[in-house]
Amino acid sequence: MATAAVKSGKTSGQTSSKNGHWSKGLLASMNDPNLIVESDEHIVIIKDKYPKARYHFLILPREKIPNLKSLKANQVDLLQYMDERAQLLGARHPQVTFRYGYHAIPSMSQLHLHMISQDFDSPCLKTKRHWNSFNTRYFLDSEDVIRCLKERGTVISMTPVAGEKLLEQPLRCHKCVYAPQNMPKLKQHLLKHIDN
DNA sequence: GTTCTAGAAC
DNA sequence: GTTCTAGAAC
Repeated sequence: MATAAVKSGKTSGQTSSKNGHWSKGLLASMNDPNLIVESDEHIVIIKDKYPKARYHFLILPREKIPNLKSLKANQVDLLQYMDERAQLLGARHPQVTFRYGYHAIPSMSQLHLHMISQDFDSPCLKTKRHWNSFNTRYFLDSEDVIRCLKERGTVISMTPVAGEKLLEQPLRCHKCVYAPQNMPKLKQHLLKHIDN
């Protein structure tokens, strides 16, 4: 029944029925030719399916690594390689400013390094949680994660409570003191920081 | 992670 | 009345 299917979110385009639970979606995207930007034996770089800025890519290791917490000291080299590949891709867009980093508590399985342009100009950027996930300490810079793993042999994890606190923080422009009341106001304001 | 939408906020 | 956010999704 079409109506029931729509309500329960299990229509054709959804990944849930064919590809398993949504939280495994990245593993499917790693094999989607439409999303793959480049790849080699160690990593795959894909376009984020719902980009939160004009440029938003994910660098994923081929090796199955669920999250930051599962990282071991001997995987520093892999993390460094992911960072290096990301920065090489970034260098192809010399006019664009990127940040490279990890979400402290990602929703989707398989470790993924975000590289996202700092315009944050995208229709997929909709919620406070979206914004705060890239613009509070919830976003862990790649270099800091690498340093932590190198120095301590493990990545210091954020508690879910601490994560939620950051995601619910009041909105605040990443380039100036503007503290908008809601997302539409922030999105309109962000355009002023873009010189195109 | 997104979609949908009820009801809060304006 | 319209805009906007936040919680359920079996």
